Amino acid sequence: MALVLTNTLGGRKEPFESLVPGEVRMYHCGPTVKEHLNVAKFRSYLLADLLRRCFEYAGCRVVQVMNITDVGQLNEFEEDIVEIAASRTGLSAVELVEKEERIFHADRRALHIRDATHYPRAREHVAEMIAVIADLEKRGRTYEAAGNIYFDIRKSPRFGELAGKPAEDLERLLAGKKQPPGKRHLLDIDLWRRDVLHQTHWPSPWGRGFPGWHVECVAMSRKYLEGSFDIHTGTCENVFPHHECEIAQSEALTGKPLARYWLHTGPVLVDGLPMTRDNRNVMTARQMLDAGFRGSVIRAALLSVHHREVLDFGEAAMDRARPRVNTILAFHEHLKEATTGAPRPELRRKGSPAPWIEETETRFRAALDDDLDYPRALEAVLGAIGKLEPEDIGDPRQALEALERWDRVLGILA
RNA sequence: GGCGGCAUAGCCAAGUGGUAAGGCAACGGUUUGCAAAACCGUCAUCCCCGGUUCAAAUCCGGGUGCCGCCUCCA
Repeated sequence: MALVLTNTLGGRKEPFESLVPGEVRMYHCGPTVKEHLNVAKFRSYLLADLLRRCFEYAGCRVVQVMNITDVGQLNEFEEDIVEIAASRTGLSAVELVEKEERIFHADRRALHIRDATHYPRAREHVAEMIAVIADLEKRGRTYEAAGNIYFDIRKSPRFGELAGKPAEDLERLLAGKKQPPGKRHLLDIDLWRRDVLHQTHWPSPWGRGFPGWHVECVAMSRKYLEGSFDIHTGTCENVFPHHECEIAQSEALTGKPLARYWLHTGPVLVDGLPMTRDNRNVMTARQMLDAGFRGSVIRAALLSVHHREVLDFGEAAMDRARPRVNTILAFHEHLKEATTGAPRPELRRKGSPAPWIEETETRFRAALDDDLDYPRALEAVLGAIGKLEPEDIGDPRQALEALERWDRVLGILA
């Protein structure tokens, strides 16, 4: 495997090499289960799934951790975002996150996203988060102000490296923003918020309250991946502040790089417009499934351009993806029919695969090795099927085997 | 303002130094009782200007346009 990946940290393509030979360990930013997840989020989960499938295709062992955020966070008005969402539905915060977590798993299975190794829930890891904060405190990286605990960003000189922005730039941009009383520096990170007014709070050495925005992923990757791993993924919107803050905290803890490679999915538009609440064009996977679109078609549409590029999603994207999926399904059906019943004697002996299979395999692997180019890999298979004359198929069992092997990465059949 | 991405026909799009895939649409034709379908055919000096090279959509520099991010999102 000669895989090359574009690393957001540095912005270049780099040859991939895992920390432990033959094993790849990854952390994926997962859903906040307060509402149905939009397709941009699913795009990043599909990137995680694609990585996993590619590594397994290459024979590597894979460990995947995807967090489930089910702890209330505060918005700029000091309101708990989970509680706000819950209040609109008449459910309690806990009932809401349990329901939405079930929906998340159902939807991701519909898109043929395989089960990660671990789906840690933030709510069940508050003790680990408190341990992280205590550790940071012991190392002199925190301070207290008005009862809250903050991470002191000035002791992290590399802050801003992932986003490619010097810390001074970030500061300047935030200059106008309202700050909680006592917070020393604009970029300082919330670690523990003392608060008993909201539905969810826990006891801690700093009083009852709840953990800050970014400490959750730090604690969970530390627990399941021992603080240093191969690949961290998310959407482009996670780069700053979330991933930047994760790096600062984790590296303050271990002195080692948190992840060697950072991969992010590009922005999603809907019919040419940014998918935002203001544009009223947010599309969720649930909506699409309810509207009768097949999961495999939604999957193909979300993977129809390279993961770093802008994706223009919408009906047109679905219309383009549908015939591609159908081509794969129809060819698969055709091969299954050709291989059922008594094996024909002339096919019993396995020779070397038909030339088209080897050619396609080569193009398929080259595409994936080149920064996980799923569209090109799919095109290699579709192009081969399209040009194939019946007499060139060769042993249909070998063709079936090849198609199902490619689909272990493509995920259209399963 | 800072940082990043993209630019190939009416639309979608392949292309990773060697005379520009494919699909949709359109147009012409064959077939057809009409229509549809099917089949055949037609349809691009690759955003602009410079540079490197025997050779550039492809590499380099500059420009233009569009898009994204910059504390609701984890």
